[in-house]
Amino acid sequence: MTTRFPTRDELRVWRDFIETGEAVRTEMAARLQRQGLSTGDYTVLLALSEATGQRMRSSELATAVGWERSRLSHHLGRMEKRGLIRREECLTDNRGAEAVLAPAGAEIFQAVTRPHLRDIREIFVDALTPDQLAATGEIMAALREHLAQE
Amino acid sequence: MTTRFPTRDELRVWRDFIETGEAVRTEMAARLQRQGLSTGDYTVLLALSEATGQRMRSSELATAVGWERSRLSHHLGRMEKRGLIRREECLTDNRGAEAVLAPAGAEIFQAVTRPHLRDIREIFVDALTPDQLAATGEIMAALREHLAQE
DNA sequence: CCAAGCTGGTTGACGTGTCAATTATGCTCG
DNA sequence: CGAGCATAATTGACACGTCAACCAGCTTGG
Repeated sequence: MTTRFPTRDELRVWRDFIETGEAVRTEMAARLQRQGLSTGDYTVLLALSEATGQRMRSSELATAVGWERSRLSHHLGRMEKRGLIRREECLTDNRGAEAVLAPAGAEIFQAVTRPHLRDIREIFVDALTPDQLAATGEIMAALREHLAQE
Repeated sequence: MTTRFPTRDELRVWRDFIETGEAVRTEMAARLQRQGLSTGDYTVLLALSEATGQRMRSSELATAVGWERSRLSHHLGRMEKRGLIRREECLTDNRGAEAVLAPAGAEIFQAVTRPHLRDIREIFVDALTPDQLAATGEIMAALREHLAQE
């Protein structure tokens, strides 16, 4: 049986998908950057803000945000240098490390979160009809599910 | 008038959109990488392959693939070092540079393109119903159009 | 014609992401 | 117990992207 290759139209949609995603992320990153945060910073601060005690084990945090351990480790290193978080040793497991939200981190997260939500609405929600928004949810779910199967 | 913030559902779709896009791109990048190319490499090789004479002015190439000049410059530098392309001076404009597809680049592009198309089908096209695929096209168009307006 | 500004392209610094190797601790089974 | 393996996290090397600065060479208006 011969392999079926994507048609011209299918390819066009694929490229649209990739390029639009990139464009949207880039725009959001630029807006966040104006306030001094990268999207990665925001992701980490959000997770820590919601955590009980504003602290999390490194590996929990990694799975919570869906990052590889080493990626998180590098990122926490940079955030620590800027005073957004600190690291503490874990009492129950001597190998472990905890990331703790630092005051500076909490403050900038507070300052950024409302504009960020507004940006999400402007860039994303306002661009789509309610039907399209719902369809997007289903499409993303389908893609993820398909990806998860092997 | 008070600013309307995204609802919980809207936020969920936003996060799905961002995370799924990232997951899909990452998976595709990993597959291409197994054959020795990054997605950027593939983009550049595709553009050069389709260009008349397998060559393009740097700035044309940049707009063709939608990259900033400096990004392209860095990337061409890396690709040149690997022998995938070469650079030549432009005859009509002494400031200009042309990127030319090198034999090694053409060869690996040939080798990679069929598996790559198959991957697009497997990862993306096969995951969606025809309706969903069409909807995706419309949604991406809406997002891009909205983004373009300031 | 030539100074001022525009354009094409490169470079350096730095933040980011991945991979593979490393270190140190925990755990388990003979 | 202790050897061997699994796990937590970090590190180093390198590819990638962005930004700002830079160097030419073009272009144009006085």
